[in-house]
Amino acid sequence: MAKEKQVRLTRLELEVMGAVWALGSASVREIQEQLPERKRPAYTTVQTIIYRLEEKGAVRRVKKIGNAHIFEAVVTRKAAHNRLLDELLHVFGGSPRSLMAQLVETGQLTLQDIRDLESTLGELESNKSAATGARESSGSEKKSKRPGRRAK
Amino acid sequence: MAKEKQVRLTRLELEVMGAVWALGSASVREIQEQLPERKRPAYTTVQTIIYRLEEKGAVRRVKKIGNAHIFEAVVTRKAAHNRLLDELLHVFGGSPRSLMAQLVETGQLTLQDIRDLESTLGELESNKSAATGARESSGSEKKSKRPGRRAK
DNA sequence: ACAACTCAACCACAGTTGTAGTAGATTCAA
DNA sequence: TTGAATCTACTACAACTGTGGTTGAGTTGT
Repeated sequence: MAKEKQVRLTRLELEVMGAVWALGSASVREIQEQLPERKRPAYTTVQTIIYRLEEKGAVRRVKKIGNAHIFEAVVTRKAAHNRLLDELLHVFGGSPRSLMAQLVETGQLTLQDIRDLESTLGELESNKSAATGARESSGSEKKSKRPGRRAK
Repeated sequence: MAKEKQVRLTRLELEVMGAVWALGSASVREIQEQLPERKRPAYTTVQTIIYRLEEKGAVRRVKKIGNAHIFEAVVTRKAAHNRLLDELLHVFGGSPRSLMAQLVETGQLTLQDIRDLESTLGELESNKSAATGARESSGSEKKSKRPGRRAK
């Protein structure tokens, strides 16, 4: 899986992709309105970004409603995030630990967070070894996030 | 303390700053040679970057040896890293946990890493409370940690 | 004292990013 | 059918980035 072409997204492009990911598929107008008003660019600005994203292969036109094109993401949020994370890791000397350490130092990650993460991870580990035959298909993207915690 | 002016560094600038941080203080030539040869820009390219970094206030000239200026970092590595981390966090919806989760999912952070971190953090925590007057809350102390300044 | 070097200062330039205006095609409400 | 709304497809453009050349001043070995 994943033959994704590693596009590099700029800040604004990421902002727009965020809207696209949130909406699933939408017109330029909808995307623009999805952006936080505080930093909402002009309609044509969003349009330009969408075009560039299309050229980069990050989104594509899926259909047309009225005279408006409807776009949807090609690059998944996860893939994009991963790309960013890798780049950041490179800056951090490739060590995820120093990155974590910094999060902790600045109080953005608490001991509690880490403990939660650890137990969740523990479960995953055991699930993996125990249930390597119970696959629930469909969602190619949203890995089973265990009910109770996440929402959309 | 800390009147640091939050400079935004580009990829190349970060690369150069990396060399400066590693060297402590150095001439353009030394900085250039510190860069990994695989992606080592021309001398003048590094010089240009250093000049730009100087304008941004990220480095400064501290003295002159021969006819060469010696530069040193004004912005600390930690400050720069922090800035990047904050930006990444914003993209991740402000949640350090989803960031961690992604690190784990991609196998870049192992259960072992987390355990190590946890114990290290545990020590720090107890040290801190021991020093401030011993206030250990067994469960989840979700103290509102606004970006206020902490001593260290 | 000089030639050979090394640097500092500038300058140049194309590609990227953020931001948006314009003109003409479509669609919609009366 | 028409004028108002919307959209698309272009075009524009300045600031930022990456990259490196040129020139002339300063330094050095011999």
